[in-house]
Order: sequence, then C-alpha cells, then structure tokens
Amino acid sequence: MAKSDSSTDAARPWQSYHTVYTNAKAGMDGVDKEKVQRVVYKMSKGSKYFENEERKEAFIRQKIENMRAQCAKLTAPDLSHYQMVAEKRILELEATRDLSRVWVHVDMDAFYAAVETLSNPLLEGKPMAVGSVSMISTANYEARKFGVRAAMPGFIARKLCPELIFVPTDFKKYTYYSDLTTKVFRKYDPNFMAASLDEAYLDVTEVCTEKGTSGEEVAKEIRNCVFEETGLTCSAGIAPNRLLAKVCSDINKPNGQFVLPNNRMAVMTFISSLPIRKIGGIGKVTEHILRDALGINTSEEIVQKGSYICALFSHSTSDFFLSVGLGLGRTDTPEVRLRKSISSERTFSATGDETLLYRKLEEIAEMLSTDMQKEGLCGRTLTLKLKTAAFEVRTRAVTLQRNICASADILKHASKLLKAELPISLRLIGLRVSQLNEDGGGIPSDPTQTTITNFIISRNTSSPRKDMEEQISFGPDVSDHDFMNDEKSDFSIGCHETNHTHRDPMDCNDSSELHDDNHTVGNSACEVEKFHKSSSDVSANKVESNIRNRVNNESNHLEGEAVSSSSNQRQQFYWVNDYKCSICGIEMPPDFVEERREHSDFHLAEKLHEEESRTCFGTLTLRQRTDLAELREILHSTEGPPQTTPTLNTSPLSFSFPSPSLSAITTSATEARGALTPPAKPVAVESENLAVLLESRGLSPNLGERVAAETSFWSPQSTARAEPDAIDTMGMRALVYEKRD
DNA sequence: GCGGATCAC
DNA sequence: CATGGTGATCCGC
Repeated sequence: MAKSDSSTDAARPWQSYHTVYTNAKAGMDGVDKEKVQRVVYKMSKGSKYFENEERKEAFIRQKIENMRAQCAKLTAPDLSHYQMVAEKRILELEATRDLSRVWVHVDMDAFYAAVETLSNPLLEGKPMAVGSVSMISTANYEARKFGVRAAMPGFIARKLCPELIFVPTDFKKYTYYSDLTTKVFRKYDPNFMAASLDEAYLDVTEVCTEKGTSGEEVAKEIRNCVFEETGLTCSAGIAPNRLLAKVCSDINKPNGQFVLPNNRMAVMTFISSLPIRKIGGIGKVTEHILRDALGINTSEEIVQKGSYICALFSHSTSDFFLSVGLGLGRTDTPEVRLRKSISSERTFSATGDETLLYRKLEEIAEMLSTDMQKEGLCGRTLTLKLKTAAFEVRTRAVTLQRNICASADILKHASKLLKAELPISLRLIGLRVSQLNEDGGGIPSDPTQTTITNFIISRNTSSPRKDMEEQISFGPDVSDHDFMNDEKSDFSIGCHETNHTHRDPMDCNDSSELHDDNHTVGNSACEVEKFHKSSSDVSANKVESNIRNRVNNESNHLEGEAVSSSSNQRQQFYWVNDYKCSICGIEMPPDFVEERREHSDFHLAEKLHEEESRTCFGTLTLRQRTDLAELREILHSTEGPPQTTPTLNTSPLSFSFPSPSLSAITTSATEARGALTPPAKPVAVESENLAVLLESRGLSPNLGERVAAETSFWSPQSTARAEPDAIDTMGMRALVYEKRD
C-alpha cells in the first residue's frame, strides 16, 4: 500500500488526503476508516484549507523526490563510507543505553471527555466531544466509534456523527482533576514530570527497589490510586526510558497498561516491529519522508538503512532516528524547565481591512502583555505571526536592544512589522516574545530607574531617533529576506502577493506613532500607572532570568537538588500587585524606588544568611556574593513563582489533545507481546559484545559515552527530538514547579 | 538572528 | 458555511 499511488489516486482521491486525525487511535477498532476518510475528504475538498494542504503536500513530495535523487547519486564508496559512519554512531549510541531505570508513563483516558462525563452523568454512553464546532479537543469513546477524533473540526465530526454532543472546554475542571492526579504521582515520584494536564512521567526505580516490587505492580497501584482519587481511568506504560514508556502507555489504552522489561532483547524486539509513527517526535511529515524517500516503515528498518539516514540527515537528526531504531530514550529527570517564549494568537474571519487588522493586533498585544506581566516576563525578540486567508503562515521578527513587556511597546514594534506586509488579507494574527529576561547589556547600576526613564522617554517624547536605533536590525532584514529559494519556488506563490522588497522605515514609524497617539488619548492617567507597573516588571524579569540561570548553573555543578530550589521557591521576593512585599507583607508604592531597594536588600541579607546555614556550598554563595549588584538585581526581580497558580484558572486556554498519535495497535500490541517471547534477530549489537566491538574498531570501550556526552543529541537543545513532549502550557508549568516543593 | 516548517498536546 | 492555540526545536540561510 506504500505505492500504487497514481492508480488509486484517480479512482479514490480521498486516500491521498492525509490529516493528523485520520490515523488510527485507541478506541477506533470497528471504525470504517474508508468511509471516514471519504467524508473528511468531501467536507474539506475545495476549501482554502484543503488547497493549502495540497500545496504543502506537493512541497513535501518535491522534497522527497530530491532525497531520492540524492540517494541515487550515492556511489558505492559513498555508501560504504556512510555505512561506517552509521555503524560508529550506532555503537556510540548503544554505549549510552541505560537499563537501570523504571519509567512509568501515565496517560488519562480521554481526559477532558471523562471529566465532563463525571460532572454530567447524562453524557454517559452518548457520543460526545469536548471543544467547539470549529475544533474538537477530545472525543469520548462512543464518539470515536464514528471516527470523531481530537484535532478534527467540529463540523466534520457532526457529519460523521449527527447526534454528537458538543461540550465546551472548561479548564478549571480539568486543572482540578489534574491536581488530584498530581497528588498521587508525587507519592511515587516527588520529581515526576508533568507532560500536560493529563500525562505524566514517573521514575519509579526507587519505589520498586524499596518495596521490592515490579514496575508493573507499581503502575497498577498508581492507576488504582488515580481512580480512587478521581473516578477517572488511565493507562500506563512501563519501560526503561521515557520514550518507550510513552509508546507503551498507548498500547492497552483505555484503562490498561503494558510492560516492557528492562532487557535489551525485549526492547529491540518491541521497537523493531513498531511503526515509526508511534514514536514521539515522528509526525505525519517525517513518517511520509522516511517511508517514501527511504522505504522505512518500522524502527528496525531505520537501523538497517542507517547509511542512508546518515547520508541524508544532519548529525542530530540522524542520531535521533538511530536512537529510535535502538529503542533508546532519556532516563534522567531533567532540572526545572524554563519557558523560552510567550505568545498569543487569534483566528478571526479573514479580512484585508487595515483598520480591523490593526485593531486585532492591538488586542493581541494587549493579551500578550497581560500574560507577560502575570508571569513577570519580558523579552527582546518580538515575532509577528500571520496566517493569510489562503492559510499560508508567515512570521516576521525584530530583536530589540532592550526588553519589552508593555503592550504599548509591543504594539509599536508589531505595527511596524505588520505595516510592512500590507496589503494583505489575514485570518490570524499572533505575537510572540522570546529571548526572555536576557541582559540586554549596558544596563547601568540601577536598572529599575533607567528602565523607567526609558519608558517615559520612549512614550512621552516618542523620539524618532530612538525608534531608528531600535530598528537597526530591521533594515537589513527587509532587504535580506526573499522567497526566491529555488527549492521552494513552487510553494511560494502566495508569498508574492505582497511586495516586500521596498519599505520605508520612516513611514512605519509615522504610522506607529499615530497609532500610539490614538491609543494614549483619553486615559493618560491610566497609562502612566501602567508605565510604573510594566517598568518595574522589566527589571523584575531581568533579574528572574539571572536567578534562573544561576539555578541552572548551580544544579549542574552540584549533585542533588538545586541549591535554591527549596528556599527560593518558597520565599521568593517580589511586589505583590506591585506594592506589597511577598515575604513580609509590607506595603510600598512603586515610586518609592530607594526605599524598595533598601527593603529588598534587607531580605537579601536574610536570604544569604539562610542559604549559608542551610547548605555547605560555600564556594557558590561566595561567588554569588562577589557581585552584590547582581545579587540585588536577582532579589529585586525574583518573580512570584508559580504560586501565581491562581491565575492558572483564568489563564488563556491552551488546547490539549490527548495523545494525537493513533493506535489501532491492539493487534500490533499482541504481536509485540508475542514477539517478546522468542529471541528475535539481533538488530544491532549485543550489548555484552559491545566493548569488544568498539575495540575491534579501534575505539575505546567508553568512547561512546564520551562522545554522546558531547553530541547534541543528548544536549538540552535537542530535547524536542529526543523527548518531544517538553511542552510548557501554563497548566503544565504549574504542575512542574509544584512538584519541586 | 530570521523565517519556514514540524511536532506535541 | 467551514480547520485552534501555545511552546519548542531544527534547518538553511
């Protein structure tokens, strides 16, 4: 079924229309997939969305063609070279295998839908979907029988299942139940990793040894506990690493579990027959590419075609693929995850009306700024995201010299970016701020003061000179960027609907000034108040970044918990509502700059003292102390940590689709289980022979370890590939931080 | 550093 | 009639 495209396409065109939600998934056994596919196709055909999907598809096909051509060009010497490269990489990766941990991945069954049913028993047994007519978050199992799935537009779902009941999302409820599960998880692993409201990874190694039980038993216990606590069922996967545990939890869903023993042969057998699409990080496109360009369908084939993998993909990507083929995954518990960007975006009915578009932009800027201030964040890079009426996505970014967080500042720069794209018809506008809390450099002794001054100058005088300064990086960018890249030429038609080869920065400035003025008129008092608030937030954020960096650095150098994790998180200093000390409660208005500094210094001294007596890491505190100014910054800025959890409930919704990957796997699950018994053909190397093999190739037996330590695959930056579920929704962040108490 | 793209939830 | 929002990462410039 891999081939014969051309023949079937003409007769059954729907077969070539692939969406994320037409894949198999738990609870879809008896579904007439052909019929579902046909309905989806018919509902989609002719729409702008559909046309865009076709364009994307065509682009991917082109890419695949190029790769095949590249493969064909490989000479015999090339191939033998890459074969060696692959073998070396495989050995090195193999050397990193760690079978000493027991990981459990817990995944709630149809979480949102289950919660809604719990609070409204009338829904029981009826096909129901949580979400809206435009988009479904999750569907219960009755609905799945009709082919209704997460990420499917509601109007298509209704076509598939006319009686489908729609229930709007209610994140307060989900958070409440999620917190209940958290309580259970923490008992088994105080450092468990919350992957989302309904998913968590637990390292139960210690529990197993202490209780002398198996991971299987522990998982059963956890699931029972979760059920008693919440009345909700969940599924679990037990495996030696997180990547495998995640795959396993999907196998006997719902309300089941699957154990993959800590045994290399079992792992290899399991992974070998596994369709690559089941693995986190391999999505629709990657699957397509690997299948059609290299003929790879299973993980086993990845290793078999290792030479082609290494020839075609970058180092980090091929490492990821190979490690998947070997059933490797992360076994460590990473330190606190830090947000790297914050964004806000909205879809609306497409319009080319500039006034309307600017109004939308204004709203987004406002929302984003609000979120940033809630979190005490600010950043230097602003990215405008646009989706055209034709569903094409564009982004335009500027990196400023200073951090911003006030909505007026965001809007000012965003307006310039948008202006440069006009005229254009849009259906979505989004804004993102990244490079959070970084020291912009050149911030003098008193950052708070300077920043306030800058804010006032920037707003009140609106000096064009300053605007030009900040736009330095904007100029070159304009002339630089183009869509003439030959590879993409066929896909860039829409991009030419505007001509961005020439822009007048001054024109942008003028317009944004105008805009600013309009915005300010009428409530200047209110605006002034805002300045204070946001400016103090600016310094706050900067500081927070420092402290966060420190926490990171420290935890790298020290074994065990980060020094500051307990003390900092419990007793962080910041101004509640911008006037009340979070530690002692004393009230002090924002403009009492000097008094505030004194006050924070007092707490700083207190804190240093506490840390010194609490820890034996003298060198560290000493080093910290060398720069009192910085420390003071830290203290000043230390943001109200995640206990801002209350904001969680009211926070912007973040849709969460329970395990979007499919699993008509009950069959493949039994296959896999059966396959575990007989010793399968060895895919790579036997671990016991590893040292011998390494040496036979002139590699020292521990080379693999050393290289792996340096290679990017194991480094934090490529976590997404190795561990793609490192997602930080607001809800998740609360969970993640909470666990560190 | 920017922009396109993929992925997860 | 008509297809979401947030965050992360990677690649190729």
